[in-house]
Amino acid sequence: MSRKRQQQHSEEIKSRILDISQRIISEEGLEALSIRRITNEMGYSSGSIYHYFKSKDDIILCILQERYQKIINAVRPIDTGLPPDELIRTSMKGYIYNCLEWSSLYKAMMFSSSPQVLEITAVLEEGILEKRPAFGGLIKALETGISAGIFEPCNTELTAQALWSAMFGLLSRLIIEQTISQEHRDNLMNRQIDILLKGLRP
Amino acid sequence: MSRKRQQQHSEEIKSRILDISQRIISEEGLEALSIRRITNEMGYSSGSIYHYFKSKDDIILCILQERYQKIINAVRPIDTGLPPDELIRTSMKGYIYNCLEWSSLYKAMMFSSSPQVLEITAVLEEGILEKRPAFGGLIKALETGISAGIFEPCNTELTAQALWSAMFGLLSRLIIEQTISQEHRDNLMNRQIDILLKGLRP
Amino acid sequence: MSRKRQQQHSEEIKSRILDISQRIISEEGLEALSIRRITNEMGYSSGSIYHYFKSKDDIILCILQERYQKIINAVRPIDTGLPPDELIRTSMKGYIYNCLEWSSLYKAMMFSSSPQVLEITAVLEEGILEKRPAFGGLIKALETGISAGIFEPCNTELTAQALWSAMFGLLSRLIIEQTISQEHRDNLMNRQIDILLKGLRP
Amino acid sequence: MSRKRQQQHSEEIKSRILDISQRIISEEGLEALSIRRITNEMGYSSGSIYHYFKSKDDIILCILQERYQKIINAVRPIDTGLPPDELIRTSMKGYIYNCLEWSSLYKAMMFSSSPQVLEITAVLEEGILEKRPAFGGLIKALETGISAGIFEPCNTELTAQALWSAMFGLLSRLIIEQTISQEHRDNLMNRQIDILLKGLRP
DNA sequence: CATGAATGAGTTTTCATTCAT
DNA sequence: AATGAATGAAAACTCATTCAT
Repeated sequence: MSRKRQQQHSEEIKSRILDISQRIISEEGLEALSIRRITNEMGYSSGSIYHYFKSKDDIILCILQERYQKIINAVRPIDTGLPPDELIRTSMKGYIYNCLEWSSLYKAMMFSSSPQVLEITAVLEEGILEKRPAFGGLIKALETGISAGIFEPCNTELTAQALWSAMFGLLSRLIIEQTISQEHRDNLMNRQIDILLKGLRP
Repeated sequence: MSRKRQQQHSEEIKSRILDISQRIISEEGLEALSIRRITNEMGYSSGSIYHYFKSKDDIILCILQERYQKIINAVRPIDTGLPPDELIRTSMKGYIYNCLEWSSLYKAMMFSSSPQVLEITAVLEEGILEKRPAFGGLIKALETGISAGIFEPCNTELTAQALWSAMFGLLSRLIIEQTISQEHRDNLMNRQIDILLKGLRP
Repeated sequence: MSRKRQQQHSEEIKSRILDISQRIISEEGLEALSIRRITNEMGYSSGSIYHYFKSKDDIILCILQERYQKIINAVRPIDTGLPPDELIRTSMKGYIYNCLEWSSLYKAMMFSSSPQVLEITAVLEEGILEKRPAFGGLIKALETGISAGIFEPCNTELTAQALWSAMFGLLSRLIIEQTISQEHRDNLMNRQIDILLKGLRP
Repeated sequence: MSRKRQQQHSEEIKSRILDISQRIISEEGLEALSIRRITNEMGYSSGSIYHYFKSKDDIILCILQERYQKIINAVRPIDTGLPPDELIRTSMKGYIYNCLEWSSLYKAMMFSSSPQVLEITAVLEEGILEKRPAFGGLIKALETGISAGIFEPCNTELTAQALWSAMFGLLSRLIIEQTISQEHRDNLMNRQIDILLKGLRP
């Protein structure tokens, strides 16, 4: 009983640390994150954090892994019976909208060149499809489209990377520039996706 | 007279400070920039920098403003006689290659959400064509292509933003992921541009 | 009954703490010893150690007292039938070899000026022969040698201290300098003992 | 003028830092030395020290080099026309007396296994005579003695190391045990040197 | 008896900035 | 105009010890 409770308590505090850290990153960026900030906001002494995480990097990694997964996963349920081009359009828009809601965290994550982070985020390597299940959907949609004669046959991995990068570029600018109106956002997304999808046709 | 000379001297030193700072950023990233580093490399003492710039941020801002223009301008001479699609392909590849050589500086600049930096770097706003002469080339190429029947008629500003964002996405990932081979780089660029250009056709 | 058992149990744990601590000191030096290390290796929590020892210093003291005896005792069996000069040579070399194997612990012990440690390690005081049974062997060998006419008559305690200090000096340097080759070690030992023994002759 | 003065001022402060550090080491040992302690005692802020030394290790190294040289050099002027055995006796006693006056610093220095310190203090390596000019005197005395027929021919380097180590052992114990009376000290020194010198005879 | 959370003072180092000279 | 000494706050991390449970 008491053990369970303690462990539960411990998990709660870990969670609180991650929450606070994530909030700081989201609001002020990765550079603003410091042990002192975290513990101050918790009302703890600075050393205490090392009961729960063995280093600052450990905390960051945890956030980037755990929280990033949440962001990414939130995007998934797109699929179903849509034709492949509609599926790509819908999932791209879904991805962008979703990530815009976590923009600072997404930025901290996707703009990092740290090896540990790249372990999770890199997409341009060759043979990446095995490592990024999230890419699977895109590649499958391409293959389906090719089989159905909607898309021209091509190197699907390379094509998926080119498409994803294009979308990533737009999303990044939307995050960085901040002040783009809802309407213009939609126009940009639709226009870009139009071009991309048309570019895939036979 | 002597005043003029003094001012000139002062400008020269400011310029040297910016040169050195830019080199440090380019070679080792923004985090590696410190007042001590700069003044050491100049053979000056640390305090002296404050005669020329009122803060470190001031220096960074200056670099990002002034030097960025140099990078961007370096890309321009995309010559003319080419057909519009080839012109777009060539200038996009030229832009990417050029910026990859200044990747740290480009990254510092383009990933910044500081209003002062955005003043220079923002591209998604509506009506941006007036503010960004660099965009002029892209829009002109689009218009030429449309007139020539190579491209489908469209909102050229919106289209230019969509195209540029796509390219920016690929460039960003290449900068962030760092380890992509020359060959794969080229494949990715070509594939993306293929898709984009094909997507513009009537 | 149960009390006895508890006490016994307590003694066992104390012993385990000392074992582990000694191993850490031996392998990585006194500075590497920390409460966390000890308790981690025991599978206990950090606080629990304070049931058995009242402070870290207490643990160190205990080790230095108890374990040092083991090291010293391990050297004793220098057998007897040998002529006194050979006996001195053999036991000195034995002592050095033995202590080199426990160098960190030996160093921690013998280089300490703490009164509690000196209680055990001091050798230069006058009248030390009564307190240090280990010295008895050396003094006895001297006396035997003097009776046999091999050594010149002398103040045996003073002589034993002079001899032991010489050996201690060589041993200390071997421990401190660490990188001396096996061969050179032996040469140094033999040369020093040669000089010392020759210096005792009539 | 002002420049000279400033430089002088700087040297004075460096000197003050070294003085204070050396005092702390002497009084409480090397482990007690911390940047905070030094700067607190100077009435400075902790960062200030980095104007004068680039790291804590730098400070320690400076003390150990500069101050150690002072200790060692203070011992030199022994020589002159004495016969080699008397010369050895006198210089050994001189060395011991001198070092006893700087006992804590000597201890910190000679008991350290840090590579940087050993660079200065190691004596047992083969071929050490070239690196330690201080050893030159001892070896020269041995050679003179051998030529004069006072000492038996031998490997002079090895012999010098054996002799020095013996003396070092006695000196170390005198430093560590602290409470040995002046009279007993002299007896120990004389007895050890008697044995050593007699041990060198043909 | 044992836990493990929490503390608080400690460690070295970095750095932008100020200011008297 | 230039120096360079000095600051003070910040950084991450360590560790012996205490104490409620």
